[in-house]
Amino acid sequence: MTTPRLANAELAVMERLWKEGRLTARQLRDQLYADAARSAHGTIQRLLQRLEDKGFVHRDASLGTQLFSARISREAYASGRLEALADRVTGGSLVPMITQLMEERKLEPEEIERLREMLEGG
Amino acid sequence: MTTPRLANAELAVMERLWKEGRLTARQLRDQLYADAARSAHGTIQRLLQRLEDKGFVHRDASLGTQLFSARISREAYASGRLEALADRVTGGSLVPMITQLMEERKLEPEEIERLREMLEGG
DNA sequence: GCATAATTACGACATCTTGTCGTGGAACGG
DNA sequence: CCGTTCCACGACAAGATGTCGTAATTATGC
Repeated sequence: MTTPRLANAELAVMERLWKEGRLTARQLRDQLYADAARSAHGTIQRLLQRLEDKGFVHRDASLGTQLFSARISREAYASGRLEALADRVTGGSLVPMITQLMEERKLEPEEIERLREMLEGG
Repeated sequence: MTTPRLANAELAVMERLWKEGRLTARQLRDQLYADAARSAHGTIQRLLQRLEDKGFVHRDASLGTQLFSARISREAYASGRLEALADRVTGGSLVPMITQLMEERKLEPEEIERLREMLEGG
């Protein structure tokens, strides 16, 4: 249920899938390991397998070459991790975190405005 | 500058320090490893040292036995991690995460209300 | 003061995760 | 068929984490 954390290389793969939609392992390799030796291929394959195990990636094997796509949106991942953070540290509430950011003036006025609008609308 | 992540055992120590204020290594051992063998002592010492290295804990050695206290509040830690999450995943913005939580109805009405009040006040 | 007990520093490990690679075999194109 | 591409999966190094043991330092009771 809880959204697992994505490691760096895993996140890099997800970034590609979020931007491009569906890609083959070969395309991912070309984008993420453009200069590397050809054995970076196994790396991509490994990463994709682990991402599939964690439920982040969908594998379409109906064609000859498999097509990979994100099973979870960037926003769903981000909010899932935010939930996990809140559960772990602040008893599930966002209020203490946002309060702190306000006090430290870490929030842009525009960001505050957008948050306010959203909370009004919802 | 970025707030490092706290591992489980480290967080458990910080929880104690946040609740109790200042504690000796012995007190931490008694609370966290009540039943364990006495060698859990080195574990606490190790954890405290790593926490000090990361800047989470202050060590007061002016007395005979050292007193440990949190150098960072729970809220500062939580918001630091939230910032790190936003930077890593949503380009630094909270909006996509909160939007998603709203859409999934993961926010209690009371939580929404408190957030709204805070954003108005700030 | 001294012996005993507590406390501290720190090296050593086992385990897990992450990122990488290689191999062996399956699928495909001609 | 035969070469090329692709896939599954075992292996491994490096780093983080949690634990423990030991040796040295410090307090404490007499």
